Amino acid sequence: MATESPAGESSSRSKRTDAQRNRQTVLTAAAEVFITSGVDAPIRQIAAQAGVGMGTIYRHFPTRADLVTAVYRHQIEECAGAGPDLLASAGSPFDALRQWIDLFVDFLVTKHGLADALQSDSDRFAALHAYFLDRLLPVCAQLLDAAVEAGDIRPGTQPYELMRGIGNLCIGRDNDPRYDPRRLIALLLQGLQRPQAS
Amino acid sequence: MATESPAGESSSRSKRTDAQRNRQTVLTAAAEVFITSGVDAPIRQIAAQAGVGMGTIYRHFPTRADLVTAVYRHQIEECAGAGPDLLASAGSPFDALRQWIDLFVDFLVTKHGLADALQSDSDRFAALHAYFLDRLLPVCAQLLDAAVEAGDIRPGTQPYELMRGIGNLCIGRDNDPRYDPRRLIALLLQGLQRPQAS
DNA sequence: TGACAAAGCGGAGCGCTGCTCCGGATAGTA
DNA sequence: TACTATCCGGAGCAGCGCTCCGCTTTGTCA
Repeated sequence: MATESPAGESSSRSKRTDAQRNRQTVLTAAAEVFITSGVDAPIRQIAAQAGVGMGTIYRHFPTRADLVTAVYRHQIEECAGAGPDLLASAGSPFDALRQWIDLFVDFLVTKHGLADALQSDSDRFAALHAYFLDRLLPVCAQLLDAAVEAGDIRPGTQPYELMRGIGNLCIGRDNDPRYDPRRLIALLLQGLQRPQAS
Repeated sequence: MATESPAGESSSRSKRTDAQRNRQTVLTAAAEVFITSGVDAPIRQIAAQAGVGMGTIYRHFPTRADLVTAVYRHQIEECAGAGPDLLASAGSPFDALRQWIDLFVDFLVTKHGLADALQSDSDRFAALHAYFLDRLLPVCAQLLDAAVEAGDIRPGTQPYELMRGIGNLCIGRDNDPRYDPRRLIALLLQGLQRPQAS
């Protein structure tokens, strides 16, 4: 099911040069279309934007999740990499966790429809879901463990549940002044903290 | 845009008897199909189950939201009605809020795909969203106000944000042992409570 | 009872999707 | 230059939402 590399980036090596070029063209076009039409944009539209046929897109990215993953790969990796850094630089493990979640939320909120896709009822995005989990779950777990270790938060919270909850809270139309997922997530973190006057 | 009654139930009066019968047939069929295939089930499938044409469904329920609303109307009303009752019977306003949210979550979780639909990116379900807000937002606001009044929770939380957050947390595949929205909602409520040793 | 609007019904049909598949073009090599 | 493995394009199929109009049924009135 999976190529040798999670997002199939290495598949761009040892291919014909026109194929490599097309792959990049599709990635660029997809990134542009995702901004305006969301990650659910019709494949035909992405193909038109790239000036290639649909077959070309499906050949390079068999599932939609593969395409989305490839487009956002760098940012997901950045987010994963930021975890340990924050743990070292922040004032406390809890602060690191909070800041890392901020990064994660910023990433999700600025990608139109990405959070929706992650929890989509259909399994069209199963591979995307899997990639997020592979890369980010260990980071979240590490931050969570450190915060528990430091006594900042109560133990028992599962990283998967927390991440999925945060992702879920980011679902929905953007720019609704009545709804800011950050406020609810702050509340959630508050609930995670130990009662301060134990 | 709207009929005289929010979900158009009164439209079953003063119509031809065969039309009334068909309306009921469609409602019953839709309820059955929703259980197995979710609220996103193809209209053709509901029509087949009811043994009517698609035109009949669209005539009685112009949008999908109208159909979903009509199917779940009684349960939504029950949930709305439970608010004041709980406020009178529960030990504290905060307990009432908690129990009411439990009811709301139970309702959402047992309807396959309903929570997804409520926050759907497309506006196919706009009327459903509106109906939920019309009926449940005032109830939630009342419970929230009472809890603030009693000093159980900190002020400042907007009912809309809370309800939508809870709805969002209920999104996703059911029966995943790794994810129980109730645990996160409990955490959220914990964060809502005043620091007990003020 | 019989006739006749009015109301209701069914599903063919259109437009839009995702995805496949194969004839034709192209790149790299001998 | 000739040749083949590789890649490309988009026609085509299936599934969906939704509309539209010829046909059927109902209720009424003479």
